[in-house]
Amino acid sequence: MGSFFVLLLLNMSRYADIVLPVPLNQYFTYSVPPELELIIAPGKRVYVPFGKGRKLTGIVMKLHNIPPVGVQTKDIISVTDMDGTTLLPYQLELMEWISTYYLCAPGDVMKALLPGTLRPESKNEQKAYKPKTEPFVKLHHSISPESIDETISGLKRAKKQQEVLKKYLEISEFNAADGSFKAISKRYLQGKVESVSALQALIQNNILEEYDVETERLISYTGSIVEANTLTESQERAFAEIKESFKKHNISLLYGVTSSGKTEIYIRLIQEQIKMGRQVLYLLPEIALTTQIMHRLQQIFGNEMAIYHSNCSDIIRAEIWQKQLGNRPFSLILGTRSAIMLPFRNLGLVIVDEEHETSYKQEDPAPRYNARNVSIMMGIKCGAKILLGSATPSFESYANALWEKYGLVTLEERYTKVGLPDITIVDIAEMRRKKYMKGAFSPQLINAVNEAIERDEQVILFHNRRGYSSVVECDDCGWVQKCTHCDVSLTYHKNVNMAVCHYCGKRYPIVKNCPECGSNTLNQRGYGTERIAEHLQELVPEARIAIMDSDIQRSRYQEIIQNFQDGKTNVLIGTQMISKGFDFDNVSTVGILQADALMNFPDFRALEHTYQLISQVVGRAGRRNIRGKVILQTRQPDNQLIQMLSRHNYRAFFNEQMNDRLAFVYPPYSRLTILTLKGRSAKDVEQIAYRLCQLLSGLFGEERVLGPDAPMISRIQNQHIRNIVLKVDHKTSYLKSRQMIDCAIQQVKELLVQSGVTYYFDVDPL
DNA sequence: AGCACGCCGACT
DNA sequence: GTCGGCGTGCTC
Repeated sequence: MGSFFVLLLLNMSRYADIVLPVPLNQYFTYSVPPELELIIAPGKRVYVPFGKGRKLTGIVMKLHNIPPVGVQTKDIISVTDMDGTTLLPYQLELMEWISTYYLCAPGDVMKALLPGTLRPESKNEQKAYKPKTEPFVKLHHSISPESIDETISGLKRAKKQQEVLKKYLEISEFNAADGSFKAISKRYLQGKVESVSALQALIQNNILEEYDVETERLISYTGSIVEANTLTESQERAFAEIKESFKKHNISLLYGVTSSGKTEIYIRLIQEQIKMGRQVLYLLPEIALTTQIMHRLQQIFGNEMAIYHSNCSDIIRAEIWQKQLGNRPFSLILGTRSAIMLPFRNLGLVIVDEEHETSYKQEDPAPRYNARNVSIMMGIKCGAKILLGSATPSFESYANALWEKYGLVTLEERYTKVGLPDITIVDIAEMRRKKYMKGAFSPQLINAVNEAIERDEQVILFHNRRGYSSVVECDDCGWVQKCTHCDVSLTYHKNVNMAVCHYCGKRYPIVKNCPECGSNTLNQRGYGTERIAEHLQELVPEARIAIMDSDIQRSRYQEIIQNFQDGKTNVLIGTQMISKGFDFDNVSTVGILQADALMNFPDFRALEHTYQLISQVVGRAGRRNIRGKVILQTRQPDNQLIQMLSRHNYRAFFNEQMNDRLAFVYPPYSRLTILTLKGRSAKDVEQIAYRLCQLLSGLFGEERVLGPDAPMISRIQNQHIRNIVLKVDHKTSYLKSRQMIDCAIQQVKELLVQSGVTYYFDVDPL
């Protein structure tokens, strides 16, 4: 007995390492009071005192018996999760991995991980997540089942009430012998009876009583369920190849041209997983514009599926979270990047569709993670397979596939067998010289638009600049209006009659005269979507034009898409946005007004992104049974990218570009990490940045450290900013590089503290 | 990130 | 006299 007690005491953990929602790079060690020792466990939420008078909810990472050195521990106040944990063991590991790999505070990862309602940060005792309830009705507890006939006859003088009561007994399948009945919601009963007031009276008279039942807030799907399509021969082959490649690899890349029907293959893979009793996570970029895929999956998986995205309310998020932890979790979660944070007890497969998409990377608040990469880590931890899908894979993924780190499955045939669109390259410079250009339009493009409209087909025009025009430039002295904060030339927006900085959003009034030389010959240069729409209306009067870009309110997207779908409009002019996921059967013609604007972007990935973007846009042309026609306008018709694009030769383009990546040690031959320093004093920031560069050069090699550079906006709210870019050899492990970075930081720690300079990292920036 | 403590300007 | 500005320092 006594020895049992000693054993128990020895097994007890007196300390707990807790993650708290603060951006500090550490866990906090608290002591576990004896009364909590039996209920506390890793993954549970706990309520703790923090600092002076603050109380926070955190997550238990680890229990142990080692007192921390140099600090007095405080007691944990309470354990929030009485039974079960909020985070599964693999999620704790994943949280730790994210904070190590992405060089950010575990608390920041925790904030991204938990839906708001599961992590009350405020001082007042947490108002725990409360399930939604709905009123139900049953026979009042004072009435015994056998006396039911008396009760009915007692209502002789209240015919309406008697009727309602009889109706209730009927639909609840009330059994007078054993008192059993089916649960009936008040709302349902109200719909079945003639008199709602009589029902109310029955409740008043203690014949029926109301009681609350927990209901699901999640909107359940009530539409029809359909069978999955049978796969075409080439889809069937790809499907078999994916399964084959999963025997050798945990991760596979499905490289399938646009319209090859990747979704149908995913559907089959998901069905297989569900049959085996396993769960699937299907990630998509920005769900708002990919409702088509959503509806398709809903038709097949119905209520086995949940949709989880950044616009979901906290309540819905918490509800899905709880359901995932319960005993009937969803088989399929369709979600955007934040869905990787959800708990899965039995994950079998992760699908990352359009894996090259940049929206998988979270940029602004920490944690700056890439959901594609995190999902790989997560899949491995859960023993699940990972399938990346794209028509234009990211160089990182394609390289990994060629280097046999991933399996590779190729699907070259279009679902409809129509063949890829026919691309006509138009040299704008030449057309301009010959005076054939009408504004931003070549005669070839105008013809193509006219022909399409005559045949009652639709047109998509892609142009990557919103607004009306690049703002005024002085003809006499060359002065250009620029943003006073960002040194970026402004864009004129005709609809608001303002000059707008597309970098920071600041608006400026329009100037009449050049402030440099006083000349009034100010010229509007360049074209934005507004001006292109205006001009096209003049050139093709019968066109019914709609614009789709980020100036359009989010709430109007659906309407614009619907009008185009219905043929109320027949020309859609848009930016990046229109390249994403939606399919219109009647679009035969696509125009790209200026490929050069994208290609000249000052970024080493500019050409990769241009290729991806243009081939996505090209893929919008000719989907069902019309072979698409694409007019590609450029100043550099001989550029390799343009040539390979027109031949649909991604592989050749990739090979060509990889030479440059190798020569300049850019990804996939290295991993980039940007270190940003911020501080009040420009001199201190500069000095520390310079010192850090020296230290990092010593550790990583001089050729692998760039900077320090001042970014476009080098000062925000009186904070001076400097960036250092690290090109870490792709063969160096992330743990090793983290060690070296920590080592460099350690050596300037004192300087940082003294001068109040802060820093953060962006690992694998896009 | 919060929140407290702390030291200087215009207000009942 | 004080209410309140936000600089800076700390959080197991």
